[in-house]
Amino acid sequence: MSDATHPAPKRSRIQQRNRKRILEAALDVFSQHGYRGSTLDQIAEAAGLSKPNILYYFSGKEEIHVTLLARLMEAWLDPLEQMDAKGDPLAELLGYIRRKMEMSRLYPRESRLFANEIIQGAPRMGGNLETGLKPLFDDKCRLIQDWVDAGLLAPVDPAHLIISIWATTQHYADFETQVRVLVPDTDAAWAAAQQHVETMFTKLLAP
Amino acid sequence: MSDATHPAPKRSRIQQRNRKRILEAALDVFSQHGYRGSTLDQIAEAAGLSKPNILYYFSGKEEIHVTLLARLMEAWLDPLEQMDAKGDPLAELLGYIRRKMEMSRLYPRESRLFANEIIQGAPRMGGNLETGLKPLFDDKCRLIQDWVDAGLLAPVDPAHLIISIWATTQHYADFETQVRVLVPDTDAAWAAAQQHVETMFTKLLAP
DNA sequence: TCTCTTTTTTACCATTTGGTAAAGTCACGA
DNA sequence: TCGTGACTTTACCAAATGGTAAAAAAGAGA
Repeated sequence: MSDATHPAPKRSRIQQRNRKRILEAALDVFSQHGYRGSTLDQIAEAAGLSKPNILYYFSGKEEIHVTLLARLMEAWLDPLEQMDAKGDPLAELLGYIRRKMEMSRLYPRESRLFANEIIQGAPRMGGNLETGLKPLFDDKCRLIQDWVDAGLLAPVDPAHLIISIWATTQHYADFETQVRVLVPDTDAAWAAAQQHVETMFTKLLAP
Repeated sequence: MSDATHPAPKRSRIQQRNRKRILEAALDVFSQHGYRGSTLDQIAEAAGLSKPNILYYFSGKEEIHVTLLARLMEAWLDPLEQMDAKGDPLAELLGYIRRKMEMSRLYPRESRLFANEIIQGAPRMGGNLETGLKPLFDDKCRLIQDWVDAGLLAPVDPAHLIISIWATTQHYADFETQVRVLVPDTDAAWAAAQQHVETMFTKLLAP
């Protein structure tokens, strides 16, 4: 009887509320300190609950982290999924890039949570990389390759294109501390970043 | 007679050897697990020394980490420093990109050490970001801006150009776990990555 | 109101971990 | 050979931390 969220959620209103508060607090703490650097006490305080109370809702620290990762994975893949084979190739890719930049700005904690996990070898991601990410990645690589073959995009390696989109967009969330030291943290700077990234990929991809 | 603690570091051969072993082991451990996720016991075992023996050479866990960061910082900045105002702009920038890609392949641990530290807010970098990185960054931004103004490069935001170079090149080291799942880990794939990145910036920068 | 279930708190515990004290052991010059 | 200082080991410790047991409190239905 795995207590995963799949079989029968059926949770009371109190459970829903408190699980949500815990996950929200855990996202804050984990994304800032990494898994090992975070303590249940920190999460408990951020959630406004006692430590044993947290363990009433989750079986342990690891389950909280795994739950977070699994939940966020789909939100993370969503922008890529939206890339549509029927649209204009360049517009679809630029749309994807814009959505990724938007996510870096609006959800930097989620980005850092993943970054922390991946950098350390993804020890708690289970098969999520292979079963969740890889199929979608391969699918979109084929799509991009088709566009290239049809002459709708400049010749480009689809896999490394996607990787470089991730790299440039997520960098603004993951390395925010560094970026903040180097460029002023203003709306204008954000606009410049967005403009730069879009220009870069436009020049790369225009057929 | 003369006090050895005051001016000269003057380290014995044993001290040199063991400090080196400790730092090498610590780089291994810290880059894989992050600061908080690493233990002195792990470092001790990796170094082949006992824990108290390690504390004979370093005053504590934090000092090891800080020493590593400070030492690696200069090696990390070196490729950027090499970018020469007297060279051909595009060639200089592509040379820099090539050196950064090389570093990601040859020194992924160093890259991940920094990544771990930055993502978590650089709590142990002291003023190294402001005093070490920022001045060089600003200097090279001015250089690139001069090149752009002279019409030797396509119009580009120098700061975000450098940031995107870091993002794309370091990504291969920092997110190696993810990249490995998505593309085969072969020499050919590495060559494709290098080719992709160089093409991307060539198209962006060619005047 | 009474009763049964769900939720929360109080009081703990075992392990891990960074760090120390002090007693060795070793290398080497006089 | 002995003595001295540099290096290592053994035996610890206090705090932090993930987790548990069980009592207390709070709901919810009859």
